[in-house]
Amino acid sequence: MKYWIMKTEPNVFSIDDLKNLKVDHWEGIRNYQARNFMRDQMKKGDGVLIYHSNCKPPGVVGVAVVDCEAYSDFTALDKKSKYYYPKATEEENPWMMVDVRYVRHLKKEVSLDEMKNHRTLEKMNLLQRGNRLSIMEATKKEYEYILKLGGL
DNA sequence: GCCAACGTTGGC
DNA sequence: GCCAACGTTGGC
Repeated sequence: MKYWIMKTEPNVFSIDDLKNLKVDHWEGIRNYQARNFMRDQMKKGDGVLIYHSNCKPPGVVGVAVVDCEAYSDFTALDKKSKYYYPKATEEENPWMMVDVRYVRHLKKEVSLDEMKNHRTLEKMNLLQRGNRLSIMEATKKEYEYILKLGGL
């Protein structure tokens, strides 16, 4: 079992939206590294930290689990979607997504600033310079530590 | 809104 | 297959 951090912009899709839907497909990933994580490594039941980016303050806001393994991201084929990818066809669509199931909000958000203040987290992928991947792996230790900081 | 740090594209 | 130009991300 692995642990992940998945970023989302709350004004586009927030943890509250996920809570309302209970389960949703994580569409629109258009980066090969992030896709490879989903395609090759994500398994049903993996732990997911939901991270809000591009907001004040950015940080981890809740917990989810991977609900199924990766399958074709149909939004790449949808001309009306903002994630439309002209090169994709039914037969050859490079993009994939997983389903993510809401678990719970943290009692208290763990902001990016706060994470930077804990030595336990200093090696976290999320905190490395220049890392803009929207999906990143976290260790069990980091995952549990963030839950603790978040009051769970 | 700025801009550093990437990732992608496309001409050659 | 190189690499310049361009686009995107996301903290600040």
